[in-house]
Amino acid sequence: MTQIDLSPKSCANCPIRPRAICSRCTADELLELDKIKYYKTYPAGASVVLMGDPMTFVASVVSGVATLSRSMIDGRMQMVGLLLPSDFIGRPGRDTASYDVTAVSELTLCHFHKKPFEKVTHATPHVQERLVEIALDELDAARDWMLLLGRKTAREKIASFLLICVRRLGRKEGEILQLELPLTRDAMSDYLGLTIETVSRQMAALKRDGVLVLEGTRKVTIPDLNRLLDEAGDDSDGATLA
Amino acid sequence: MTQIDLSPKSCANCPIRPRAICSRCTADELLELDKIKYYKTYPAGASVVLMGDPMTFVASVVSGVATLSRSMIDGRMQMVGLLLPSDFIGRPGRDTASYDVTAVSELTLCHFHKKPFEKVTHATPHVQERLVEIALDELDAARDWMLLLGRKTAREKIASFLLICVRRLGRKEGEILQLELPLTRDAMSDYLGLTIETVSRQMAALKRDGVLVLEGTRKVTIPDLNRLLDEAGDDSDGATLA
DNA sequence: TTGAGAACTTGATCAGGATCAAGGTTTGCC
DNA sequence: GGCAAACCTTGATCCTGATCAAGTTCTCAA
Repeated sequence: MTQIDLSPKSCANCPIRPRAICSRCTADELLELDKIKYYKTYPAGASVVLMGDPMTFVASVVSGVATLSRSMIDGRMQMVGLLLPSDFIGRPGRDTASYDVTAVSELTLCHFHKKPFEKVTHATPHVQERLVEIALDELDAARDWMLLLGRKTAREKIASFLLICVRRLGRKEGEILQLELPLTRDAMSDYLGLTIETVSRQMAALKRDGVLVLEGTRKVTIPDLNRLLDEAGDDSDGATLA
Repeated sequence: MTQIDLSPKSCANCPIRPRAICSRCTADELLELDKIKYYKTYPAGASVVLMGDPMTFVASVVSGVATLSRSMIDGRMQMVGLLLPSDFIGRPGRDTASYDVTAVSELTLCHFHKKPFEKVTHATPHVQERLVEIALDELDAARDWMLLLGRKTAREKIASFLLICVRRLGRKEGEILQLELPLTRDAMSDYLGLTIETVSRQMAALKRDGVLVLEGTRKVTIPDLNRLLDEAGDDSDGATLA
């Protein structure tokens, strides 16, 4: 809830992902966006919005992890998206949420009131273009996930998830990759369309087979990325690691 | 491949879905789009584009049915979208296809060369806005499908699919709903993340239980929409039937 | 009208993952 | 340091949907 650094530079975390667009924003535009933004922090487990709620803001993740999920009346649920720092939350042009957004760890968002935000973006075609691009990126990710949910085995699902985490969160320590899983086993099962028991068993199996090394329950080391790529079944070119 | 009706009105099937935008397009804009469009017909089973192909056009479906799909090297595949008349194909701002597009029945598309199309849309903010909207609609649909693929039973999947077909293709004949299924059992299985045998068995079960009446293999009658809604598990407000 | 191929159905069996049920570890708070 | 709650693992069993294997029904062209 603290207001920090209102200079144009701070737009590094504006809802339009940093590099791609801020390079094309004029100083005036950045200032305009800065005027209408505010930061807000949610504790782990907090609900950011519920499906059907009016959406009065758009936002980008500054730090922490959030999830998007849909659920059925009987309680079954499916995570439909994972939000990591720099990711965008919101639906320009829409006014109700169509999924639940939940903070998984402590979460800080950079909010923008929707109305003024839309007034700004309205006037700037390159921001509109960027919004199309963001939506198409998410669409691609969603469709990849459909392949995973519909056709992959439990082991492949776990491997694919690890691959995503490696791409976004992995650090190279010498020759090997390390990362901290952003989700509990329970949240992983919601994301992968599995049960927590299956997640646990498959993690154990991958460990047994030397695909990964576990330290505690969240710290993972990947000794051989190609091995993991194989296990994931397909998943395009994971070779392009950040 | 036949050129038809170049008057502004013919934009009824321009890649921007009819009602929502054409009402806001000026006659000049429509004419501009008309100049760069051409029609093309594909036989049933034909491939429109393959994943990875350069995408030199955008298009909208004039008649017929097409599918979007992704597949794994070992042949497993998952349909990630169903394209019916008025649906949009293409990725403004992207230049390679990220799924296969296949004609399921004889298919006629209204194509626009991408470069000139982008030149036109570039200059018109309301078209850009409409593109964001289209992308968000597809994203919502994709995420609904993720819930289906990850958490629904075979029977619920079939019921959900029928519901979608009813919404887009159903005709009310007196008090009951009729429709012609746009897909073979085989394509349905690809869409629902099932096998063809399971699709066949669950269709038989729904028929046995009086949820639907089959005439031949593609003609379906739904005697009670609420019954179908229940079977689909959740699926928001299917009450809003066209 | 007939025949071939595609599309669909039905049955028997199998297996991957769900479910049920303990028990073990971490984490954080007093 | 001790305790409770959350988180995770492991085992036994079950069940849904996959797989394998015939058949049957459409469709359409000769």
